Amino acid sequence: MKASELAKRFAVNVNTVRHYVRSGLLTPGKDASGYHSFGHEEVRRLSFILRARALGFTLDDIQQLLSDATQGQSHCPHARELIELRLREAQEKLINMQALVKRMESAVEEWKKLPDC
Amino acid sequence: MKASELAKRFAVNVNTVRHYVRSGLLTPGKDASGYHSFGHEEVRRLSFILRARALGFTLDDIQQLLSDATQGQSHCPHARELIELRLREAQEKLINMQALVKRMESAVEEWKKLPDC
DNA sequence: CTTGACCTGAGAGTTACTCGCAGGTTTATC
DNA sequence: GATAAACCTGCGAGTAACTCTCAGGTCAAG
Repeated sequence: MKASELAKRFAVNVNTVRHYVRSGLLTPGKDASGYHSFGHEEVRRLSFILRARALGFTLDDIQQLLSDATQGQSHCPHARELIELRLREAQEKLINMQALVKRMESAVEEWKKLPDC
Repeated sequence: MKASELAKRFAVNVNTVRHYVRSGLLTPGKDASGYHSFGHEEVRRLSFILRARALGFTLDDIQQLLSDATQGQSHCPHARELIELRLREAQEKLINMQALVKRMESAVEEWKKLPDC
């Protein structure tokens, strides 16, 4: 399976796949002509990466979780720590975003009241 | 007024001030020994920059607003367009963040139910 | 006159892609 | 078999808004 096929299968940009290869998150083999060859294992890895990303893990986090897993250790305790950390960060960000949107909405409302500034 | 004094006055990192100088948002003069010299005008500009930033404008936006203003045009119509655009973007981001935080909270809850993975 | 605390511009690092490039490969058409 | 279109590759650079580090210059205190 080539990079573009894998990308299509998961509906991601082919450059994203290549990015993961470059970063070492995916490690496909090569065929005779130098093209990447993604097998069953790589498909599972990409699936994991995308699910982890959707949970708010960074690519660095995901790299760690993957290497924990390939070293035979359970990645659950580590994953718990990480997601609790990322959750706190995301909650904080969310609060800031909410405040920002409120400020922006007020500003837009204020401007609407003025006839022409 | 030197860069560090300006930074302290507005409680921002001195590197942020330098970043704004480098990007052309602030244009301080220089004293005899080559140090930046921020006057009243620059203080007002930084004040504007920080308020605009707190409203969700990008530095590029702010650069445009500032150059509109120095060209004598009212920046209000432009500012209205921009903030309505940024508001829509921020609302979308907020919705995504809310969904992400929910997913993360569910994941943490799920993990808590498991005794040891 | 030396030490330490500043200042400067320039360059690199951060995140997670995304795009563009030059050069090699495969496939379809004539 | 030649050629063109459509792929593929690694690599470098660009994105936003800082933040940090560096070498080299400046200044006040002891």
